[in-house]
Amino acid sequence: MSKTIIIVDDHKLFAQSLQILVNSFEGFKVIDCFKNGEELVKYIEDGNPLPDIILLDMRMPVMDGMDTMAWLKENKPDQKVLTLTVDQEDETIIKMLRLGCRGYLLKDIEPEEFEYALNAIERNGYYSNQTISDALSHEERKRKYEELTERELEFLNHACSELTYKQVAEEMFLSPKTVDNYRESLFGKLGVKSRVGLVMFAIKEGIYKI
Amino acid sequence: MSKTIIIVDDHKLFAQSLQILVNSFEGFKVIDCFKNGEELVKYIEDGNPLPDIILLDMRMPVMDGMDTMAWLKENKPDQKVLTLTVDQEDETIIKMLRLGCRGYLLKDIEPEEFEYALNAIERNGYYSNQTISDALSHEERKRKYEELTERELEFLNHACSELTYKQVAEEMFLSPKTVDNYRESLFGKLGVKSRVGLVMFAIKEGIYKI
DNA sequence: CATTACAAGGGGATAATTCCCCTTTTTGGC
DNA sequence: GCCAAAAAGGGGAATTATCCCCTTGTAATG
Repeated sequence: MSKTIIIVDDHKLFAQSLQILVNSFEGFKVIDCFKNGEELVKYIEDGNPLPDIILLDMRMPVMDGMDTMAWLKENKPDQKVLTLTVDQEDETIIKMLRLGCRGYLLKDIEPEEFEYALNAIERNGYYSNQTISDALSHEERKRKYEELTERELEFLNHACSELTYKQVAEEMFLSPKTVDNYRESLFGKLGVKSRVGLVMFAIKEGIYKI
Repeated sequence: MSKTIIIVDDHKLFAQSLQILVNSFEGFKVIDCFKNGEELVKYIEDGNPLPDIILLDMRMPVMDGMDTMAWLKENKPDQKVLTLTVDQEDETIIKMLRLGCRGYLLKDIEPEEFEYALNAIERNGYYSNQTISDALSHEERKRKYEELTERELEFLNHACSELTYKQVAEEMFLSPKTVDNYRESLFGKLGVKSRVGLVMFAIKEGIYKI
């Protein structure tokens, strides 16, 4: 028995070619296509059968991907959804994952990868890739970053230089021992274990501008 | 006696408003405007008087800023030229400076800064700013970068991690002492004096990808 | 063959960094 | 005023990083 798929995307051309592609995969069959979230919601509220997987576009008129995902989380929390989109905003990816989406693919992906994703969601319940990992690690870093105090950020900037900690202490009008504490405290908060780790974090988060 | 200026720019609107602006500065007067380098060359070859400063645009049809500057270097090497352009390519800036241009300004500059530049060129013979310094330091780094051996680049990548040099040595199948030599050698070549300096260099030059 | 350049390795010393555990002072609510 | 949290400072020890000066093998080059 084939797994059932519903496509929600306002780009007709894309939706139709996607349907053909999915139907060409062994074990998957598209049972319906909708132009936006509203049509999908109406379909579900009318008591029609849920698909195994919903392929959801982000940018749609009327009810976009985010709104649709929020509605599904509220009303059909177990519904498996694979987001298929053009935009690669870390924030967006994170929000969709929080709303329970099972995977996030950019539309320029290879068909093979797409097929793998569908199978992964069926087998394991979710699909992950580099895009998602990057978004997650960036999110993680950002969370840590937001927990830092003014003085810690100042120290972090000084650490991104060839000054010794003793010299950094002079710059910050602190005792070298206090600077030691900032370092150790940040090692803990940021999950790094060397000055190079601090530098990398600061650059990745844009705390230190190159 | 006012210093004379010639404008070479194919954008009529810009050239004309620039002319009005320059004439409003005390001590400067625009004596001619040309649409491209060819017109300027013809003007000079006809034996017309050279201006104190030429304001030169880069993007022009027929004979662009670079060609014009090359011609001037060959035929009028003492002619003072201030490049006024929209594009901020390090390579372009460097080439223009090598061809003897006395200053390089982006067109979105404030009139005050522009007036300062004209005066600086008259007084000191040249004008420098952040755009130019950035281009020069990037050029400098790139030059250094190109002198590095394969093994040094490999080491540089490892240095951009939280590994100790001892661990780096293991990764590279070298003795810790050899790694010491790579470090010291690079400190000298790159003009840095700490591991953080190495990391910064590697990131700025794209040797280590974040 | 001699020369030069470079990769690889090393001895030994000093300075910087990392680590753990502790005290005092300041500060911001309640 | 009191309490908790954050900022600031510290002792002492182990590990790393930095520095300078030196040797050997090897490959390239004139």
